[in-house]
Amino acid sequence: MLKDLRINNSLSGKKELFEPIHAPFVGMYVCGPTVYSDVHLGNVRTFVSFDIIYRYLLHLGYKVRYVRNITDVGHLVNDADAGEDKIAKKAKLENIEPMEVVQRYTQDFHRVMDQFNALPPSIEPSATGHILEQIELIELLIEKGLAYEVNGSVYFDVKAYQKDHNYGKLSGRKIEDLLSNTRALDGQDEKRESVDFALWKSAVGTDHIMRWKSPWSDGFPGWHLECTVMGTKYLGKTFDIHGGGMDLKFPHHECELAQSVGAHGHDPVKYWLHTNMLTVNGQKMSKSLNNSFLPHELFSGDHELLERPYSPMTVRFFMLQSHYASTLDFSNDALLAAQKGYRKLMNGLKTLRNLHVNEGEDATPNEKATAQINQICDNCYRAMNDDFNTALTLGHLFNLLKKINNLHTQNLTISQIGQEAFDRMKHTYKTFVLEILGLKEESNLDIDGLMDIVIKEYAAAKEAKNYDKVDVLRSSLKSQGIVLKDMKSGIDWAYEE
RNA sequence: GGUCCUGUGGCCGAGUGGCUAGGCAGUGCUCUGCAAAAGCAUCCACAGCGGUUCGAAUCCGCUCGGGACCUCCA
Repeated sequence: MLKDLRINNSLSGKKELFEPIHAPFVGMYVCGPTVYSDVHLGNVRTFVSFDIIYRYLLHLGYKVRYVRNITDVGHLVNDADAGEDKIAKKAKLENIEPMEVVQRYTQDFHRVMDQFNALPPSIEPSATGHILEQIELIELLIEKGLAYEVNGSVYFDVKAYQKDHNYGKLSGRKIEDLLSNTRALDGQDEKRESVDFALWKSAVGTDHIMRWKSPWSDGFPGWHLECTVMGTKYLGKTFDIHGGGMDLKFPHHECELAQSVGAHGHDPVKYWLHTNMLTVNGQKMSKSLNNSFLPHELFSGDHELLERPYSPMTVRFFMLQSHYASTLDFSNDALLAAQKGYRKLMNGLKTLRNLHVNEGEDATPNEKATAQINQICDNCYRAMNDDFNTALTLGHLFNLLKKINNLHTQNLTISQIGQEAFDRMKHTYKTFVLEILGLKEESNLDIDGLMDIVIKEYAAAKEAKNYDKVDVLRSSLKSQGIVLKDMKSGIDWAYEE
């Protein structure tokens, strides 16, 4: 019963029972970042959301293959034929190689994900590593009459696809609206219809550095192609979960879907998941709106909208307090509240470590008390099983924490709830906080500051010739791997060598 | 303009036909040398107007407000 996971499938718009295609294996593909600049907090929210989903699936015992790509080519600045590749543009701007751009921001992305305690994916493929596969897919699509070549570029023929399939079924769009809703963009002459999208872009006659040989021209692949190709390569022609931010639903995921269906004749994905946006004053956080926060700005507090710094785990907790499919509004007050809540939860772990059965406590467990504990533990699973509702899960964990604190203050005793329920409570709390929600204890202790206090005590004891105390301090510190050094210039400390 | 989402207490945010969400803040009390932490109690709510129902924050309609996508975005 506790394993009845239900997830909201964007394709059907309904909450569906999660049944993997080949249990216990689960294939999950998440659209990763385009590495042309720093990831901002909104980007982070999506990856943290999928980190929770990944962690929970693992916790349920599934063998998950989590693929998250790195987009390092093909993502155009806009949809026009003359649209520049984002990576190439940045490289030109900074006068470095495109691959230097890619390397720099990929490394930065990994560092940030690590700071937020997100588990690395099982496979992290890059678009440039799969040019051959992308060319093969384009050839297949041309063969099937779903793509056409113009001047060395190849476009997906949405109208031709529409004859047998339904373009727009994921994003809820009608093809007629898309066809009539044409926007005048420069240099779209090559495409037969504005809804058609690039599979291959010719770089002939341009100074594009990122180019590969193909049957059509020296050029580079279109953005939507990489996900189709890499998803298929590592997870198969049908896999369980495909996720990404809400803003990728159209056109990116719609195009991906069309490419897969066009090439293989059937849907590639059983459950589509979309995470919602992080907002600032009610508006979507995005690079183009200039309202985004970079992780390091948050950690340092160095941003005009920030009153003070916030730690990675505070921010993670803040994100967990909302559901992944809801927008989440960023504010100082909310972050401050999150910091306190987060620390309270962490203090619970500490309290829990020190809870033990008292000697001579052997009263019979109170049925009601035991049932309450079990109820709360069940609730944690129930909440996560309901489309990964982390906000509700946190609520239940705080209820559990209240019980833990009651034990701590002896308003409640372990014997009253019974050893079994106590063990379950302990295990549930730790597992949910650390493993499933992926929170960790952050030590912001300043060891130099602490040692100053100790050294003052030490100096005072020496002054008073209280050598017993001096010896105790020395040996206690030594057991922590720290040695004190009495020098003419004063007392110093060092790690034991 | 089209499509869709959304409006919950001082703040943030779950819930979704009947049962205390939770966190932060506030108030009172217990504990305490003073604090802090913790506990106990308490205050503050479902945008507005209609409708369905024994019962609606939850379903339906309208009005008003906010947002997303339709162009690059997680």
